[in-house]
Amino acid sequence: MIAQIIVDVPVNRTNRPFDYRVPAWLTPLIRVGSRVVVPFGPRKLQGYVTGITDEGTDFTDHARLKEVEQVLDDTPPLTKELLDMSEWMSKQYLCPWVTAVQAMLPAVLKGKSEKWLTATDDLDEDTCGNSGLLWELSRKRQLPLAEVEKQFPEEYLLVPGWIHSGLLATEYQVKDRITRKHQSFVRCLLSPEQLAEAIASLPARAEQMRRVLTLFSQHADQSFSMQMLRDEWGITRSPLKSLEAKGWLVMEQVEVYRDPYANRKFSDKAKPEFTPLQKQVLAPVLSSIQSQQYAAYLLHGVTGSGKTEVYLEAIEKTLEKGQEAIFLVPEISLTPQMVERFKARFGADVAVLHSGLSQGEKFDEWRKIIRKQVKVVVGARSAIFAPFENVGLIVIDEEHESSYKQEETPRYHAREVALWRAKRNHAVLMMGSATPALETYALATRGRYTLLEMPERVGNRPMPAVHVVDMREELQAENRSMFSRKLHEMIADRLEKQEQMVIFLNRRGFSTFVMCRSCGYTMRCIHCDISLTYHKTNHTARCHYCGYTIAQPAHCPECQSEHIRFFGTGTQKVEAELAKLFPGIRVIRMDVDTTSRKGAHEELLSKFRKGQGDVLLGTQMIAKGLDFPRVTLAGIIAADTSLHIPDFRAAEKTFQLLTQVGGRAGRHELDGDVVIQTYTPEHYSIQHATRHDYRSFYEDEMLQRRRTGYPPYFRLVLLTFSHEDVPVVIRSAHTMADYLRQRLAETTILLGPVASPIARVKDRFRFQIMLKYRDEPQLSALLAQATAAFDEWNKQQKVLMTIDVDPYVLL
DNA sequence: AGCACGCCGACT
DNA sequence: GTCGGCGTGCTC
Repeated sequence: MIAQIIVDVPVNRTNRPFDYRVPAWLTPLIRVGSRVVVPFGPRKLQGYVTGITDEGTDFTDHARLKEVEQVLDDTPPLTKELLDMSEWMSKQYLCPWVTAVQAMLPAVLKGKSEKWLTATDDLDEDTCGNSGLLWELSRKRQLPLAEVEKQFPEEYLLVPGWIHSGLLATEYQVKDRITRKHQSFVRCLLSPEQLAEAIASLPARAEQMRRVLTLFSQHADQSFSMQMLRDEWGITRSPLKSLEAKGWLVMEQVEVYRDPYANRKFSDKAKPEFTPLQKQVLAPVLSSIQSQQYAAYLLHGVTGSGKTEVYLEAIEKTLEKGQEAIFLVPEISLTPQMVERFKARFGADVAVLHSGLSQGEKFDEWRKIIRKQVKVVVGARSAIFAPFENVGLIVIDEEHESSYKQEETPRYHAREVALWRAKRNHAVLMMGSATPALETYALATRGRYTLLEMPERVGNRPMPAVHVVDMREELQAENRSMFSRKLHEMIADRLEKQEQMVIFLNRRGFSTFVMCRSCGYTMRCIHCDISLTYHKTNHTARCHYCGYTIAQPAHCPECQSEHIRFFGTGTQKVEAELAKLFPGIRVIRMDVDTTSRKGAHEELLSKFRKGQGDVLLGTQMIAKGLDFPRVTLAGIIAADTSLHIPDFRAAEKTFQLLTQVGGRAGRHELDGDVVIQTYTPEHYSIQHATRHDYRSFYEDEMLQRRRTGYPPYFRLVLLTFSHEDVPVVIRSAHTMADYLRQRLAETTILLGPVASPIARVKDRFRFQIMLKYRDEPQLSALLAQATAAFDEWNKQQKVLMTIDVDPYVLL
């Protein structure tokens, strides 16, 4: 038996399966999708089985085949579907196959290959001499080489000699980081009759033992965790030990899942009546689910139209068919509120995956999925890789969110992966948003997705009234405050009525750079072409890209002025201003500073929910998903800061943000107002957001995209080159540009090479090429070919090239 | 990516 | 004469 295996060397040169012989003792265990350890050159590496054959492939130099050394799991972590999907991803996104595989699996499964130093049989007390290292090794028999270098730096140089003389040897070991959590449980070994007898036989003073046995007699055949016995019944270890000694019960270690939601009760909420609109959009979706045929829907529903209920119902019907469902949400809106809704509805059938979990917790949630102990997965981007085998429904909530795009290799978009998965499984894909991505809506209007519209809020709640304030007029009226008169007046009004508010600060442009007010000098990173960010906690200025950190200077390095200061996070400034204008106002500020601690996010929101704050003040993180009945005002301090960033999606992002923030207000009994402050009130994204008019925004923005040649009219590929020397990058980028120009279709536009907007990161200069194309069916193949050619002519130069298909960030 | 193999300068 | 610099090529 011969296995094809991809190894954990994520470079193009090794990006293909290698043949290995499977020793007889492993044949019962090894499967396509298995995680294995194999020798590779002089090393040992982790790999994944992509195929199993009797005779091998065209390589088949049987004499030179090495053997698979280990199969790491009893059941393969990769299903056939995931394996195929990873292969497709590696072609689609031009990434090494093994990188795509690793993106699908919990991080603890990624094995680390380490070189170890081991003692041979020749090493004994006599041969150790006065070497501390040899003594250590004669005791422990083996140590990681890196450890040896650290602990015995002066003896490290002698190691090759000892290897030569046969006292030591080196060996590779592949270790994953799987850990399992265990809990002590107590189980009774007696039958009910024996139990009664035992209780009667206990001495009168054996109070605790009697309580334990009584408990077991009341709950026959049940076992109790020690923790529970202690916490709820006040039973300590010693009576249990005595009972165990009598042979009446046993204490055992049972593996348990790490459950971040343990000890939480989820209330069952009654299913609400569906509105006519909800019924109308559900009908086709449920019928697709019934027929188990591929179908893709775009649910375009205004904020507060009750999309989540639609999703929940569709999921429930999928489960009733005996199929599984994946529910994707943007990282930021995977709030406790959302989780609670799912847990209340589907109980123990749900696994939750998000970045707040520890690696161990993620692994446990993943195991619930692969062991078929859950039917629904709720999670951020990577939850699309849930190892289900009978997926009937995939839902993507807030489908326009940019967090569905991964910004590292593999640079995939969860929406695209979901589409592949839905087709493969004959499943239903449902994307939902109040502000769909232009690409998605365009495909829906062309019939590629079925468009479902919910233009009204639940219970016929009116959309909030939107007031646009021209901040230039405020300035003319001598109002230099960051609050317009309108917003000021409305805040005062809400305070009086004891209603709540959400105040949103668009952080782009309000960054926290450090600038001298006297000479205008700004602090910049010495390795990267960007401004340093001020960090209040330890009074430092820090680079977001490379981590370069310096103490915040007291004087300007340029002009010695003392007036060098950071231009605040914004939120802090707004908070101070609010306190000044409205004495006694209770502000709950949510930004990077106040939410960095684990659980802080949740705490602040629940504080606000309980009414312990008048204002929820924050950045992007408060823009979506939140639903507080008493919020009747949403204020946006500076709507246009995101309008002027150099990004073809700037207008779209602004429209989405304004719509989402506005959607926080007046969702329940009380009517809501939205105040948008801006210096460009005439801009179409602000105008259409004001009228809650997605369709008009879509049409205007489509005209722009057509004019400028951006998606959805053109698709993009971004190639970025980086190197320490400018001439070297430039030459490299030009060679690639020439290579591509000769082979691309005439209608394809190649822009550049030009310096990247952030021209230097970590001391490497960056140049980029942008491809804009409409029809280029062989593009992936061409880019793969180009990458191979690039590797060939770039051998000694060490220029790095990254390819981003359908990029979101053009920096 | 690592790692070994191999071919030229500054040391015992 | 040898130690070690890092260019080159390979990994089933």
